[in-house]
Amino acid sequence: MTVTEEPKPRRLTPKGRATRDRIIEAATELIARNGVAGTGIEDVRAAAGVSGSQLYHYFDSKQALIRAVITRQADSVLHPDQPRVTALDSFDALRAWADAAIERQRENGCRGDCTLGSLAGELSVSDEESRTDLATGFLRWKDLILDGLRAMRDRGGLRADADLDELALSLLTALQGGVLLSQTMLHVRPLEAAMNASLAYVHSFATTAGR
Amino acid sequence: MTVTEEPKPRRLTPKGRATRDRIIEAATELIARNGVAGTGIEDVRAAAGVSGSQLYHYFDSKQALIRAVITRQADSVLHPDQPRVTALDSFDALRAWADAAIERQRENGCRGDCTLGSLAGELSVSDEESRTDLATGFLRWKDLILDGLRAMRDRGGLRADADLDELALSLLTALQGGVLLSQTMLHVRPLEAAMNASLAYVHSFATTAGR
DNA sequence: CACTTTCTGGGTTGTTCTGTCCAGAACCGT
DNA sequence: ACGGTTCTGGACAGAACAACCCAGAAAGTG
Repeated sequence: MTVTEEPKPRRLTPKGRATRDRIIEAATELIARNGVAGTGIEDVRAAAGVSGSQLYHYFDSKQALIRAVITRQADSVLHPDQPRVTALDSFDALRAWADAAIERQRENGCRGDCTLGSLAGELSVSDEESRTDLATGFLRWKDLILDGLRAMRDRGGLRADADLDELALSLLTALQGGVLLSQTMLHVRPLEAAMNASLAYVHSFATTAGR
Repeated sequence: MTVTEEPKPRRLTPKGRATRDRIIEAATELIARNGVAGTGIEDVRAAAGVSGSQLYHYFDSKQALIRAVITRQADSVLHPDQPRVTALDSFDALRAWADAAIERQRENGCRGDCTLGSLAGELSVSDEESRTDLATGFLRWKDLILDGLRAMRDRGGLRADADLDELALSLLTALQGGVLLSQTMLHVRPLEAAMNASLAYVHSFATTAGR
């Protein structure tokens, strides 16, 4: 099952890379608002300001484009300009992370947040390859949270017998599920409730010294 | 925004109702496995064993069919043969409810559970009317949980100052988000972690007498 | 400055899928 | 039994959409 990664344009010129990025960006935007099924190649073409065969010059198929969007979203949590996720290693940091997510959701009226969770509902059943990509993204995300929790434990803030993997998963699930329900109910309360619950869960493993 | 409910066949004969139900059932099955976008009218037609114009005799459009599926799923939690949800009024009952969900997920290999959550990811962004139906379903579901929690509080098992609405929402979100991530990662741990977290959250509002 | 590779535009094809039409069979009330 | 309604079958139109092709411009490479 080891597939060659990107068999399309073997080498990209700077200009080419820029165009490719523009396409992915436009696709991400559209998918966030209309979903995968509701976003046609033609729509992406128009939004990206490219024409016709461009899309198939850079991507083998619509599916390949979607997968690129997924990968981009999964990676966006890691290295780039998201400083808040780099230090989820204290109760305050976790709380701030949750609040930021809630605030972001509130800002755009509980709509159009293109998290992996929104894509998962649409793709994980129908497209096996996309499902794998999404699972990888979730796993990476979870590991990031896990790193923070490990730091907390090593520092003595969390009990040694705490199942950190479970805690990290509960935080991730709360975020994804909360965003999903918030988008559907057009209210931030589901997200708030879910984050509060999992934060409390983490908190219940705090050492007396840790807080 | 008050839309007439079902403008299609004004009166249904017993036979007609049976056919209609069969179509909805087949559609539910297919959607659970292939998603909404991955399920065509033709597929439903074949699976239900009906032919051609039947579908449009009972439903105005594909969207109408989808909405019927949503409504059916939303109602299935309420009156029918699901006795376990009728009594979510103790810690043990909540635990059993969570375990049942986890077990069900494990049984079918984390696939094909047609919960509202799976539909939400696909529909809440693209189709406003379906989003409303889903939101109504979630709300009803939440109220059901809420009833149980109220009973617990009135019986003295939960503290009077507990925000029962928040607790109910956290349970619901944990279930939906957990199923979603479990389906994507093909593992029940996300669901387990999420349910454990929200159950612990509820538990943290228990009175000393209550347990 | 040749020469190759990459990039871009637009038109086109072929398929897939929703939704419609029409005619006949079964069913229901009276 | 009769007239009207509901149900069923299959064929068909029409749109939406992914994907392909060709030719030319631009840019990188020696």
